[in-house]
Amino acid sequence: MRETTSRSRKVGDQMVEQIKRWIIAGHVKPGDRLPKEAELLDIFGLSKGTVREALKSLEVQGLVTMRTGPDGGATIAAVPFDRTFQLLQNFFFFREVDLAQIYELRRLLEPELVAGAVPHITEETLRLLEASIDFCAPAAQGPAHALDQRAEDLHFHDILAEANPNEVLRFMCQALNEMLVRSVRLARGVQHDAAFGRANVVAHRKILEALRERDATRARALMLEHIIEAEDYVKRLRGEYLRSLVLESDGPPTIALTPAGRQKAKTATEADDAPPAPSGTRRKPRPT
Amino acid sequence: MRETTSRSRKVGDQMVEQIKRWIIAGHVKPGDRLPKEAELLDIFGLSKGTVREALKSLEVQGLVTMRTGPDGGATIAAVPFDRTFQLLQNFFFFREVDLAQIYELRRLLEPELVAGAVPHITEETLRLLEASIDFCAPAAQGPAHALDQRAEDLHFHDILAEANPNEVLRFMCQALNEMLVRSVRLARGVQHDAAFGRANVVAHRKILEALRERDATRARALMLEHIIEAEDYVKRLRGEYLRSLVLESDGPPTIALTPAGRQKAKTATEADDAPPAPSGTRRKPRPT
DNA sequence: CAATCATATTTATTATGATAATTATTCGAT
DNA sequence: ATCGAATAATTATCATAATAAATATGATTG
Repeated sequence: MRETTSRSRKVGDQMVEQIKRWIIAGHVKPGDRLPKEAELLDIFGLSKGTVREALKSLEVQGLVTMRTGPDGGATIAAVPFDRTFQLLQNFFFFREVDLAQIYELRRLLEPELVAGAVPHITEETLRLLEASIDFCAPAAQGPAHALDQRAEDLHFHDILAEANPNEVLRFMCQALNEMLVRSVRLARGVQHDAAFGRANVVAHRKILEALRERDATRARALMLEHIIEAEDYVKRLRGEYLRSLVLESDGPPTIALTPAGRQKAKTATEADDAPPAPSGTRRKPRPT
Repeated sequence: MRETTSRSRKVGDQMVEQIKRWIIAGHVKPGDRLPKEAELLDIFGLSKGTVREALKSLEVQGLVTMRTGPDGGATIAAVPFDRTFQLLQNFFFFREVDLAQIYELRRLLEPELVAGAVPHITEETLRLLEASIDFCAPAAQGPAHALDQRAEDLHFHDILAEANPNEVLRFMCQALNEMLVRSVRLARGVQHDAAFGRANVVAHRKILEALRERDATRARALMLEHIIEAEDYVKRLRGEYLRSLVLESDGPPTIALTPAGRQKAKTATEADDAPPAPSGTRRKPRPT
């Protein structure tokens, strides 16, 4: 009886697949808009809740963005990097990832990244790289500034990644950089070595020079040296895991839950833990 | 007035974040169960539809799995590889990725992957690798069998990845392999070179031998050679892009949509295209 | 007593309609 | 012409009920 569409048993998921097929077939491209909610109800013959769930799925996957208001609705989007990174971070959250592993990857990828970027370096790229170095060059004025400089150090590599035409390599390097940026943010209060910053500036300057001369081989060698040096610094500073899910808001938890009251969440200053019902225990049945 | 929780405007997303915080804080771990739907309504003070959307979001992200029936509900899950790969594939769909780019990455990563795996190779691993080679060794009996052998060639590398303790490297290599497997599947009908399969078997045998002797350096060198050789073969065979969103079902489209009828979708044998309302056009309003 | 089928119960999913919130557009006043 | 308020279009949320799925339980039968 239920065999008409045995594929994915949930109708909403089938709708998601169908829309994906539209995208694959080229019927809709980024920037195009899906029919509005009411029309989707008719087209798919599903209820509002189901359609809404399907749209939510597409939104979470980064394939559409939703807007309210007139002319609102679902717009097809090229999946943005941030969204993909978030989902990747979800994956790594449950696995043991440490800085050594990330640097092992960077050691393999970054040299090739810069070498492959050389033919595509523009004057604009060189300007951006120089600006990045300039930001990191002066001695840090306070710990917050030092952290900003560390983040900018990593941004230097992002700029390089942009210049490399290999989309996969680019994504991987940027993802690694983003992981490191977040580990820097999480490391507030950790003592940062001023010598580390200076070493980065020196290394980046050398790399920039090689880029100006369009010397891919030298750029690759310098980058390898740079990563190995940075790896050494970072390993000495701190070796802890970096484990976090990506939240939209980085700030402290804001919602204190009132487990039974059916009243709006309110701001909390001290604790966020509204631990869920311990699995296995039974709560008292609520009255009908 | 709406400033109590100005973070992410949508309350459903706030609920998702809150549950992520539970996970981060260690209040819930994979295998634990979330309170059932009715309880979540009370806990968060939200309506059913909103809670349902939030759970859908978590499900799409791979953080929970949903089950029906008594004792059903949402179970926290370690995000599985397949889910993450799907989302990664969404990202690359909108970007120009070709086989050359993937092989450039493999050339960098696979040698290190096998070298790093050497200390962790068990007898069981060796057995699995040998079985994989044995499957690919005999001459292919028909084109379907040849494709299966190509997929198994890649599985050889997956087995190696399993033995490497670097989770990030592992993920990247497996993702690359999975992309190639899919490109093989998409390439039905393409002429496959029997010599390619034989060369793979030879290379895999050599690598296996180095692994038995726990010779990381030789394994690395052999792998590099192997990837370069494979890259050559593949480049000559076909250079097309591999572009596809990952669908739950790989089969042909099954749902023909009845745009206005508000009747259940039914199986279609010929065509899937129910192109969405061209953006901008107006459909006739449906009767209330 | 064991196995099997029917039935009840719990939960998930779908369905429908109403209300609130959000935003582009339009119109009016300065 | 510019700014701002009213308006209209559309999604977001809420509420409730009906339907379907899954499992445990108990009756029935060999």
